[in-house]
Formats: sequence, structure tokens, C-alpha cells
Amino acid sequence: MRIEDEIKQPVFRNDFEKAIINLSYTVGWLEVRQAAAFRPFGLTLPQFNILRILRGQHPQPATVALLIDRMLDKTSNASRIVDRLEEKQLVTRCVCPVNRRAVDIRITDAGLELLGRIEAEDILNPVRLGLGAFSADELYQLNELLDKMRSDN
Amino acid sequence: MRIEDEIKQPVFRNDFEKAIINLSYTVGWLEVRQAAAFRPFGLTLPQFNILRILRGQHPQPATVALLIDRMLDKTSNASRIVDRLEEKQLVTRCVCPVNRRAVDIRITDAGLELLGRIEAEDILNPVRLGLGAFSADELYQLNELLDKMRSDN
DNA sequence: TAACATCAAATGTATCTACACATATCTGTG
DNA sequence: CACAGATATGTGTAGATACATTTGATGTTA
Repeated sequence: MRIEDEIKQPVFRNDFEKAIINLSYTVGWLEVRQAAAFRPFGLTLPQFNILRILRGQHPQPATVALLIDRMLDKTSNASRIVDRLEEKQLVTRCVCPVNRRAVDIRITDAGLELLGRIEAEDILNPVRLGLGAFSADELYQLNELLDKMRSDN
Repeated sequence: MRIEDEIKQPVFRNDFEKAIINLSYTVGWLEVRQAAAFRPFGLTLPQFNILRILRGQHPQPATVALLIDRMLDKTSNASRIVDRLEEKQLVTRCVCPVNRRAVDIRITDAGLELLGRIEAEDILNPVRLGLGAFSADELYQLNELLDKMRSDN
């Protein structure tokens, strides 16, 4: 459905404003579907992303600083997302013996097992999320346009 | 900058996954800039959007149900956003005399004046926000691609 | 009219974002 | 060694998202 009809606003001041609203609306739409896909597993999207980073490091530990560096959203509070994962015993946290300012975070066996179960179901598959079908060329265009949006010139 | 470089992830499983991550990242990037633009006025983006809807109704009142209907994000809690605006005396709230279940919400003169000041500075201007320059054709393409993303077929 | 369903909004709880500040630790310099 | 500054993380607070539940008002029907 066209954005005009989705949000019942028949006209925009210009196509740039329309594109910005369309972007926000589409990402919100996506996040609702992603969150619903994770709900049966008791995870949120940020928690899932942190778990994936930790599995990438496994069996080496990660620090909070490393998590922030790899996260999409730099300003989110990795410390408290790790709190939630620790409560669920999906990760462990212990003071780094080498640098006692740092904290070593590791994914547990339960965390690895949960990630495996989630990915086995391929819940983030675009078709399963109910997204439209795109050609390779369209995906290339979309990525180019988004990259251009963030270029300040 | 290309998304691969922005988030230091050189390769994606496929271009669809890359586009989804690019979308989330770009919208986050946009929201940081929009929030910064509103900060001098003591408003958040959802608060600004509610105020604009109320001005559209003025001098008629709006109910919470009407606000939810017009909002981009249907699941956000309009009731508590109105709480914040009421504390700042930008809106008034009183029980609708006709239907005492409903609440009449109106923008105040201070609210109208604040909206006027914000728009006079054109703070959401794409160039002022540091966004890239787009041709009319590119904006059309971007809107088409986003609409297609939400079409489930 | 009493009982029940529906409706409009508010409230409760958990999580996340955003930003300022606090605490503990380490490092380099005199 | 003392101390300033940097570093790594945690905490506090405000606002928002997400969803379930509650409260009070209204409609409906036996």
C-alpha cells in the first residue's frame, strides 16, 4: 500500500518529506514484525544482536566496549541489555583478570542453543516476515539510495 | 558512506538482509538528527507530531483515539505523550461533556506559538539536517521501493 | 432495571533509547 | 610514590515503545 494511504495523509509538502516519513514508517512496520518473530523465544531484537556478536567471539570473551563498537545503534545501553541476558543465564559476566576495569562477557551453552533454535526456524527470512519480493537490481538501488541519504553534501 | 563501512561489517548474507540493516541504520541516523533539532525547543519528535495533529483540529478538540488514528506509530502510548505536553502547558485535557468516556484535548496558545517558532526555523529541512541531495526521480524511486517493501506478495 | 458487553482512556510492567554523571581502575609524568 | 587524566563500565533519570490489565462510562438486552 502507498504511504499516503497507510497513514491517511493524502498530500505531503514535498517528496523529500514524504520519503523521510515513508522511511520511518517502513522501519517501524519492520520492527513490529521482527519483534513478533522473537517473542516466542523471549528475546528482543537488541538482545538477539548482542547474542550474535558474543557467538562471533566465542569462546573468546567480549567487553562492553566491543559490543558497543559492533552494535548498529552506538548510543544504546549495552550494559543493561547484558543485564537482561545475564538474568536469563544466556551470558556470563566476570571482571577481566588482566584489566580489572573491563568486564568479560561470554555466551553460555544455553545462549548458543537458543541462537541455534532461532536460526533453525529462519524467522528473519524476508518472505516469512511478509516483505515484498525484490529483484537484485531493486535491492542494489535501495541500498544506494539509503547510503546517499546519509552523505552530507 | 556505504553501510558496509558505517557498521564495519564487510559482507552480508545477501542484499536483502543488507537492505534491512541499511534501513534500520539510516532511520536511526535520521532520528538522532531530528531529536537534536527539537532539543532546543524542549520537544521530542512524538510530542511534536501530536502537537501538529492538534493544531490541525484547532479550535476543535481531539480525542486520544483520534490522535492514535493519525499517528505514524499506532502502538505508541498517546495518553502518556499527552501527559508530557500537558505538564508543559502546551495542551489542555478535559472530559468531553457529550461522552464522558472520551477526553477532549486542545492545543493551547503557548503550544501554537511554540509550533510557529519551530517551523519558522525550518529545522526539519533536509539540507539543514545534513541529508544528501536527491533528484525528483530518486525520491520517487525511494518511495516506490519502500512501499513495495511493505507489500506482502 | 439489573446484568453484561463494549468502548475510551488510563495505568502497570518490562524494555529500550538518550544523555549526564559516578565509580573504579589503569597509565604516564614528575 | 603522588597525582592528573584517560579508560571501562555502571547508575540515574526522562521519555518512548509494547502489551496486558484496570477503571469508568455507555449501550444493549433479557
